[in-house]
Amino acid sequence: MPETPRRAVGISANRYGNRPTMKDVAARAGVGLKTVSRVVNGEPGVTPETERRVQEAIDALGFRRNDSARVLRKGRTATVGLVLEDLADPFYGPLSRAVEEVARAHGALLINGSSAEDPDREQELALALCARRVDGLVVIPAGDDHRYLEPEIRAGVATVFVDRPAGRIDADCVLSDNFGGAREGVAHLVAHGHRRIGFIGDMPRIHTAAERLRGYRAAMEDAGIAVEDAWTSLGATDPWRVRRAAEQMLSGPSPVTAVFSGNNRVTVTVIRVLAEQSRAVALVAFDDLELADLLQPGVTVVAQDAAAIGRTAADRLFRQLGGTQIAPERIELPTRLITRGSGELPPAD
Amino acid sequence: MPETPRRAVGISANRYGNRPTMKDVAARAGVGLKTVSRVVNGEPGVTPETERRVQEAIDALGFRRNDSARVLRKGRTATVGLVLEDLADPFYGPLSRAVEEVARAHGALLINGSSAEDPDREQELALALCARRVDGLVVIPAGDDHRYLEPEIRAGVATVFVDRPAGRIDADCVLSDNFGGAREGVAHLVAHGHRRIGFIGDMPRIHTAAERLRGYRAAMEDAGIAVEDAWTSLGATDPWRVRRAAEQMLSGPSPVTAVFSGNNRVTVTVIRVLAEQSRAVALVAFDDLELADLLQPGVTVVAQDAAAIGRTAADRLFRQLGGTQIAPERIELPTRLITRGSGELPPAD
DNA sequence: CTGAAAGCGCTTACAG
DNA sequence: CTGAAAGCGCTTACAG
Repeated sequence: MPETPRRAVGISANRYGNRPTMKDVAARAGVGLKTVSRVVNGEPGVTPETERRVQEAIDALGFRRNDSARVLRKGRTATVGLVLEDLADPFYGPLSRAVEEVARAHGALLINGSSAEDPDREQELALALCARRVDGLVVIPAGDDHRYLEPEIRAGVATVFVDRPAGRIDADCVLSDNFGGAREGVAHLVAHGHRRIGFIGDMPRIHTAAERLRGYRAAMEDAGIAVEDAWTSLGATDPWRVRRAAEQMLSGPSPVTAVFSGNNRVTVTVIRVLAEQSRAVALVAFDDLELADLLQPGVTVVAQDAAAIGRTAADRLFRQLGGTQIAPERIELPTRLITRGSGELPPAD
Repeated sequence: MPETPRRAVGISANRYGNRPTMKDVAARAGVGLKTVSRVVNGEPGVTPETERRVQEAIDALGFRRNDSARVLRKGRTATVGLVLEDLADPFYGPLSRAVEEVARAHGALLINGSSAEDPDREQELALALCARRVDGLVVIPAGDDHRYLEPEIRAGVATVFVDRPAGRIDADCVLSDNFGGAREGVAHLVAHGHRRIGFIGDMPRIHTAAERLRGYRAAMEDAGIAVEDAWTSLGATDPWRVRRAAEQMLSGPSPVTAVFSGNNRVTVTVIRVLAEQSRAVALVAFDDLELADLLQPGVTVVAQDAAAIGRTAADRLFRQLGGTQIAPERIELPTRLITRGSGELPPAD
């Protein structure tokens, strides 16, 4: 009776689809394991002849070093995690790309995850990344309590929060000047003669939404205008909710003559509603949009630089990983008012 | 003389910033390693009392399982890689998010990388992902030779190509019907009376660009129109190049009366150029744009469903990982013509 | 119900 | 210049 074959000859059986290992390469080249390791990692101290034999075995077997074993010994994974809200949102694409580029410059890869604005999912994702021992974590918070990350940070996971500050822990964060940007945008409308100005924003528990609302209120107060309740609306950014909010403040006995839109998703719907109005309504929008200058009128915006935010956060992350102890810092990046027409329309009445 | 302390008491020194391991938990709980493993993984066969003691030790030490060690034994990383062109491009955000969602449903995380349309960088990235032993790889090709992935695929890395087919290897791919979509779009212009129709596309070595040009030519031939050299322009999608191409075909003795734009980046510039023209020029554009319906006229587009493409590719990837042997397949997803005005303008002359 | 031993594929620290 | 042994933090396959 023939023996049952247990494994392919010369290749140790394993779960990576029968991949050759350094051991297989060593056996084939007739050298020790460490010599293979030296060749694979380009370490000195190998004769050209030995190196040639090892390289030949590597090529013949199609060997590729298993970095996940390497990582286990070395302790650093050269991987950073990015927890954001939704990769499909045009704001996060450039941000993510910027983080990726900085990571790449440091030889690291980027694991992306979307929280879908759900605090539980944010936590689940962030901790899953920590379990994979990412070296660092860039988090765009969905929740407002990040104490769950304390043990991880203490254990050495570099962490930077972006777009919104961390909740209940002291950590680096990189933000846009949401308050200042909104204040400037609303002041711009005031300067063009508006007094009844509406504000449509995201859910109030989101830091950026709250800050922008605060900027709106500050600008109104600066102008000595008492804000009526009907002028502000915060909530989900789905088209239905935003449309309803916009239509309400544009109707009634004393409708608003201008709208400040709190973010890019809100803006898209607001523009649609304004296009349906019989009279011209001024608009200044937080976040820039592609094609914003081609609409009629062009959309005046308070622009954030998503790439700069991502770059700044990633730089900060790798500085933490660089080993120098640095105290947590709050870095605020300026916004930029871009006038294109919609924010310079005079009041219709 | 006091002894030099070598390590913190009770915690084994290691490179993960002194993280507790299962061994530490076992020691503290006074149980064996395997019992800790059972509790951590929710395996049965542990008395409630033992479980409590272990859990207490876990909490006290702030233990979190090192998945990267786990992976080394189990053989699957529950990680998939996505190599795309540029995460900042609005086409890839939704695509990436869709891949992420499918991965998440299978308990896997997603590592993203941008090739920046550079074949060398694509290869470097894809192989780096393989070295980390991703279970599967979704690749949007930048290069046209993917034989470098053959050993990886043979070793069991599930692979699906997206948006463009693999070069020189037989592998799954998920594409839009670029040929059919472009042909339909151009036929639409012909149906509205145009005969001198320009085509501005991406670099000819990119599969989608070539296919869309082929669709353009087919539609023109269907209509019995001989295409003049001056009507087609392929190349980089930077604004300067596209502007120049558009202006050239719109000038001279017999300018085009309609333009077919080959992708979203081209379209952005073409719209700007057309807006500057004194006469109306018809436009049909490949790829939808966020505010396309709000421009005047609205932009008629041949839309791809980026999310559906990503979802289809990821489904296919996990089917490969499911173990059933399936022959490589080429899946082509239909495009959708959305008429909004710009494609229905009659010829200006 | 519980745990000691071996091993995943590498690197580290040594010794020759 | 080269390699055997130990170990990274887990899981697997057993044995009690």
